[in-house]
Amino acid sequence: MTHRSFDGIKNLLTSAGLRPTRQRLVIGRALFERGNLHFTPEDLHAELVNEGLRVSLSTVYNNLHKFTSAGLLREVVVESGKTFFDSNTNPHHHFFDEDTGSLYDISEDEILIQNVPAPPEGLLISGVDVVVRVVKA
Amino acid sequence: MTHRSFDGIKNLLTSAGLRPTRQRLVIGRALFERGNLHFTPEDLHAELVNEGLRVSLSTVYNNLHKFTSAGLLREVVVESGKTFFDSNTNPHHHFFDEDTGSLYDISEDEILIQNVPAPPEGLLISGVDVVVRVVKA
DNA sequence: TTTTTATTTTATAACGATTCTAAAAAAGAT
DNA sequence: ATCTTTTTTAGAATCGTTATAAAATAAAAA
Repeated sequence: MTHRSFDGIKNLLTSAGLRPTRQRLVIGRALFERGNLHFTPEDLHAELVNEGLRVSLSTVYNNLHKFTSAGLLREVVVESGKTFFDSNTNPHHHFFDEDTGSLYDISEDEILIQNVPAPPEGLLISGVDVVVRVVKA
Repeated sequence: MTHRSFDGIKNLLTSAGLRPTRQRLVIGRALFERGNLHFTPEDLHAELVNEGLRVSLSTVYNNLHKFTSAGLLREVVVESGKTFFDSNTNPHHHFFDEDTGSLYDISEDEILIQNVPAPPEGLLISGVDVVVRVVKA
């Protein structure tokens, strides 16, 4: 999964039904050629610009959402007012450092969740998110 | 807990170290004289104004945060871009209806969470939030 | 190729939620 | 009552995000 080649990214996009534009390749490489990443759109944009790669903030936003719809990314809600994305789409959970805003993965089998009650009438469970909030000791 | 008298609200505020101003009493009554409530600041403000009670939106924001610091309220993060508060401060979890934005309580003993791993070095767990996302069946 | 059509990117404006500001009002203390 | 501190308020400012509509690019057709 991690450390895909450039062509790998191109294929990834194409098979997700996304045209492999220059900007999408740039974003895709930043996300999938490294390890699992947690980031905000602004973080990512700043990083790309910093590396001299030209992409607008709008394009970053647009494509993070497209990547998400395509199942290549996942959104993580830990703080209101800021959107985090996670390049690990496998089911798993998170530690969230309230002081720094950092996220750390907790693999799904590390934590045990049982007896999730049946949802209210007419509703269906679409996901279970666990956020373990942590602060400086 | 629920259905406190007006004097009860006054005491609640006073013992939390908050001056029982007219606005705080109005907010306090709205939150603690009814059952457990999930709401956004804008929701609450609209409701109060609708009942003919005069409070500014700023004051609602200010006081929801003061109530939260004082331990009378709890913030629930389920969606980025909107803050939800919960008048139930006992540890418990939530169903979140992604279509309507409604929250439903899941009592702490209904759901079972085990094997929460130790947090990263130097950090301390401050809370564990479980959000069960639901959609129309 | 060149042309045509559809999609994407971009700068910029607009937006909604929230926080800030600083002046007026209210609360509590003297 | 008077003074001091806290609170409220309207309005401006800010932040993250989304919308707009024109220019650029990509893919398809000729």
